[in-house]
Amino acid sequence: MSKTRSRRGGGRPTIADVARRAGVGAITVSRALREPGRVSEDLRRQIQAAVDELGYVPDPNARALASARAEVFGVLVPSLTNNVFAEVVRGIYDSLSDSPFRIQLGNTHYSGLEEERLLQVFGPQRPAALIVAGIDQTPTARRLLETAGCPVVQVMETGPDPVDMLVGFSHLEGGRAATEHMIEAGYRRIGFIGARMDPRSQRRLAGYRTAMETAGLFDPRLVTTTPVPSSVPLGRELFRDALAKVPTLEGVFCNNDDIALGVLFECHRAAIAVPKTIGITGFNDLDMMQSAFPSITSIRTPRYEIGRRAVAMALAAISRKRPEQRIVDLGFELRRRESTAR
Amino acid sequence: MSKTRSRRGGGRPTIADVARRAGVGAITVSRALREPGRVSEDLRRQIQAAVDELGYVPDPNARALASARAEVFGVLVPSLTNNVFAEVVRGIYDSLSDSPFRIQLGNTHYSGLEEERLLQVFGPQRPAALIVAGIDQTPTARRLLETAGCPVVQVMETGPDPVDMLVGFSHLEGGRAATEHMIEAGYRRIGFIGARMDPRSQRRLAGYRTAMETAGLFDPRLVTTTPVPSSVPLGRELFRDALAKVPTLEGVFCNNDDIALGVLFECHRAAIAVPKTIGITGFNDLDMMQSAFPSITSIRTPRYEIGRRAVAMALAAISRKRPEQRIVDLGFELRRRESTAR
DNA sequence: GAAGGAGATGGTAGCGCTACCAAGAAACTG
DNA sequence: CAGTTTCTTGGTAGCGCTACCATCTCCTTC
Repeated sequence: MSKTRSRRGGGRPTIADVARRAGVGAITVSRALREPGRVSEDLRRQIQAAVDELGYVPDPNARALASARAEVFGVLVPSLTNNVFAEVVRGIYDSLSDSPFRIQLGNTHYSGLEEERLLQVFGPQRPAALIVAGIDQTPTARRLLETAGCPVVQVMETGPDPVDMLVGFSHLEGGRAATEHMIEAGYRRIGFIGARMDPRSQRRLAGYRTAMETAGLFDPRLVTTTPVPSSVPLGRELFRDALAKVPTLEGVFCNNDDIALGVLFECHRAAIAVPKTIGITGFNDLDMMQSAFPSITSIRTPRYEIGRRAVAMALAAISRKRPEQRIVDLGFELRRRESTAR
Repeated sequence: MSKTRSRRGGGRPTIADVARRAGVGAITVSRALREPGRVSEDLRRQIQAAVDELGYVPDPNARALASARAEVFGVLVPSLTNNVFAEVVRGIYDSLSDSPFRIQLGNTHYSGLEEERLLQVFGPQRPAALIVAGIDQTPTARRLLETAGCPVVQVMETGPDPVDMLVGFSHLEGGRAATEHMIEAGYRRIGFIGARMDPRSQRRLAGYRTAMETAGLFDPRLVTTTPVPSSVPLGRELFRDALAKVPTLEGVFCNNDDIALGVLFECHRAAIAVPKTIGITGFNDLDMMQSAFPSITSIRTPRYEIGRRAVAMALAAISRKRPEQRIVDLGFELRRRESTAR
């Protein structure tokens, strides 16, 4: 019908339709929608009425092209099924649900190369911000982050030298605190059981080692690790291995709660008394740890809060009010429970 | 330097730069990249060389605007932390990782209204396909799906009347199979324990009820449910409630594995023998069920496979080869374990 | 060998929006 | 009250790409 309208587009109203209807210029409609403060009360109302009548919704693709900036947060995590990252992601989602920002989530599978690839995919889209897990990017990935031209928040860890901003906690200190707690509780031959052994697990191991060495208790045979992805069944297996290696084992600090739960089940099956014969400490404090029988000591980590804080920092940076603190340490908390109450 | 180049854009090479360098028209570059078969071998090589030299990457936003179609899959799930959906999402990601498609994941929080809102956000972006969990959309959400102008795959369930395509399994049959198994194992006063009670849980309950009624065993007091989100601690609580209501309880079919695990832990704590005094059956068969002590009977659901299949169907529809089957039932599998071996 | 068809390439004209600049009106300055 | 600043509004010119149509070759076909 009308001259140019809706040839290729799906016939949805455009900003020009709204402008015509409201009797203003297209640019004024654009402004009324994005910076209402810069348009007079009168026109704003008129424009809003036209928008409502037509059911106008701005085209995000056209917006992104014209402004060279998409209203998208790129989020990169190593795993989607690992509850730990799921919680971080949930924090991110909850913080962004009232904003215009959409979320594009990438799964790196704990691979630096895959992380690079995803950054190469995300970059050309010109996201408003990037949130990535960890601080151990490959040099290439780090360069991609530095040149992304948007705020970048690394999450889950602390460290001295973030690409841009950083929020998390110290896995090394967490590992140390867990181990020291077990030593204080009277355990001596304390093993470390770890699966996957990504950089964060490595740091927990380093914390364990520091604590054990300080107490003069370290023995490499106490350490049992595997690159295999973590799971409850694997926890059982690794504990059997650990026990076979060191039959006098008195306790284990586990890489994470899945492994700890596997250890607990294996103890039940082998009729090993917990905490008397074997003490168990987990990491992350999933909610099942307090329900287990016996309940399992763990390090509570602020996963959801990390997600929220990361978004808050990114949002601040986007609005050019960079947060005073570029590095935020949210800490962790030792939850003492029955599994280490000797 | 050059006339028009990189005023607003970040100075990245554009398709025109590539065309100039390769000595061809811009449109030919576009074609060489998207439909290599339609460009002669010679030019294709020339163009590829120019692309490599310049490090050209197409701008996805410009592409989306010009073609009125974004290379994005919209995915809507009710929860990000629930392992069940995490597995579906993982299947989707793994199937899409080698494709040009990006993924935009929305979290509906089990809310129909939130689902509508997200569809309203996703729609204007003109995604290549939409994957949504469940078949219980509000009328508005359903209309949004029907008018999205792209393939739509509903997942997790079966049913007669999908918006477009559907892949999943029958929760009702799953609930029935679980209950029948317990009846066959010799349990009589079998309770149902359910949290959240979303539509899928309701159908599992319906399956339980059918089986119990058929066997002449149904009693409304055996059913314990709550709208509260599911968790292991909640499983313990609900089991205590159920037992208080019906002290002669012989077994429970749980809504899901978290609840089942909570029940198991409560049995341990209360020194109730499993499976002798109480039998337990879960739903979904998370990997910890086989490791638990005693191991827990559960209904294995094809979550990862559902994600993969959904993508396969969507991809087929995108390339205009709609799959022969619009509705795919992937079934489930009863895993008999110690917790019901009376 | 003329007519018709298939394949390869390019030009033009947008997709729907916003950056940039300009211009007029209103408010302020000394 | 001329000169300057601030506020409001609009026009123009793209952002980087692809749909559509036109053109030109090179085969077929009878």
